[in-house]
Amino acid sequence: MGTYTLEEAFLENISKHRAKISNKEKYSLDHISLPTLRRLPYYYNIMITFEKNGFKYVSSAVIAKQLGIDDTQVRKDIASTGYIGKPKVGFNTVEFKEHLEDFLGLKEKKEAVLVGAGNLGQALTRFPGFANYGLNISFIFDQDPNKIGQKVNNKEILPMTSLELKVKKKSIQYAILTMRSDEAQNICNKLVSLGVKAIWNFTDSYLEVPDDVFVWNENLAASFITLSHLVERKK
Amino acid sequence: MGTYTLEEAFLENISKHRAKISNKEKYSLDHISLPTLRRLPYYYNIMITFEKNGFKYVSSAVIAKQLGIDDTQVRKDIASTGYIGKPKVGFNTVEFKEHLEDFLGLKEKKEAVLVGAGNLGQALTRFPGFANYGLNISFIFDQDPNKIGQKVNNKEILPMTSLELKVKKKSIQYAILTMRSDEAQNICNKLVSLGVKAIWNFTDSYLEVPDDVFVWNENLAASFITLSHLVERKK
DNA sequence: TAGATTGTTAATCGATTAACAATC
DNA sequence: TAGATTGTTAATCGATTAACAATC
Repeated sequence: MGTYTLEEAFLENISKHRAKISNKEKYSLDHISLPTLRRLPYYYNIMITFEKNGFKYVSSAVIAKQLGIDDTQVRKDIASTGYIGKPKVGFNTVEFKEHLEDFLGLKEKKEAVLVGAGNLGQALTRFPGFANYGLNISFIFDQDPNKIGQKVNNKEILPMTSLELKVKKKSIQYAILTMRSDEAQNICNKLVSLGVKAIWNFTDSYLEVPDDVFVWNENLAASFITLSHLVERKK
Repeated sequence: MGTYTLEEAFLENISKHRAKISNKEKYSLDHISLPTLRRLPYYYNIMITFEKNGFKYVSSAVIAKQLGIDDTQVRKDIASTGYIGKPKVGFNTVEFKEHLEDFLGLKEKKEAVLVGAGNLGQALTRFPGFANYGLNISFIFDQDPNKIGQKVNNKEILPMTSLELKVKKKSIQYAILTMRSDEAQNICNKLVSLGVKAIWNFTDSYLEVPDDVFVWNENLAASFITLSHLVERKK
């Protein structure tokens, strides 16, 4: 009994409504499944590649072979975005590409703040691919006084004290967390209180957020563990 | 084969595990799944946290609440690693932590090469968390002559021409790809021919590999697209 | 013991794959 | 048209959740 109540008390202090590991529950309102959604960027890349190589149409069988999945899966995925192919011909590369840009919102600008200007944070700030998908890291924050004022990709590293002003002023919805794990929940709370709706979490901390906020966990160490386990056990 | 090489791997994992724990319940490792495997690192973190805070046992209900999943799920996951809890008490934090270290191979050293010493590659090379899980990035390669000889985290950036020698000499099994996407398949082929068995792919290229090679796709742009789509659609 | 918690079978839910009709 | 390919329903597979017996 003692152990149980202590555990519960401890838990209450650090967590109430944890984000789901799979993120599944949050997405259940959408008619598109998470596995499908995660495949869509790959379809997008394939359309670009085939278009570049002069193909006007691509069949579900060809896409399926590229990705090592079933061709029925491909047709269902595409149908779930609302795009319609041409029987006997396939899917129009340019049309479907543009449809995906629209469906995924790739052409809409997304302003984000990044907290934690360490190695990973700086690398993400400089990552060239994000701009293609509308992501703009507008402000970078760090709590280390020695870093304040330094520039990363032409953006000045700001002190945490200016977080509130910047996020509110620009009504920023996206935050990228690359700071130390033990500070993650506090910063997350602050960001949520300022109106942030999406947290891309690179720390290995589990974050408590309200139901209307999304957390996407990008736990690199956990990914490596999964990969290495598979390899080691196969030997 | 790409992502699906991971799933296919389970079939072979099963026989390996079965031999190791054949004296235990049949139920244990026959049903280990990718979703379960991906949750295990989180259980590991929770065990560490609770141990640090003086708890000798944790119940599946507490773990489940932490992660926002069902407590039956937790018990099934734990059973699938072969660890056995104590009815009426819970799971021993230290024991289960050590069991996971063993099961996941966290204490085994894994030597890796990293190809592409750009911002992301350098950040990963300096990432402090990996060492905790046995990952050591032994060599860094880049094809830019201006980068050759520079040091990242005390490791010299080597030319691509020395890839063969280094990988073969140390029988390196792991490769981390952070170079430009359009070179990824070529480098991948080269690495596979040199004996690499695991590819941690940070490019947005979809890689074809033989059945005995694992590819783990860490496509950050695709992850962001997924996240942003969910946020935009929820508005 | 009584009661809390694990371990396990059964039921449900959801994603993938198979089959085939619809289409041009 | 004939044949290729899409769109969609049905079947299968697998993961999650519910229920409850086993345990200490």
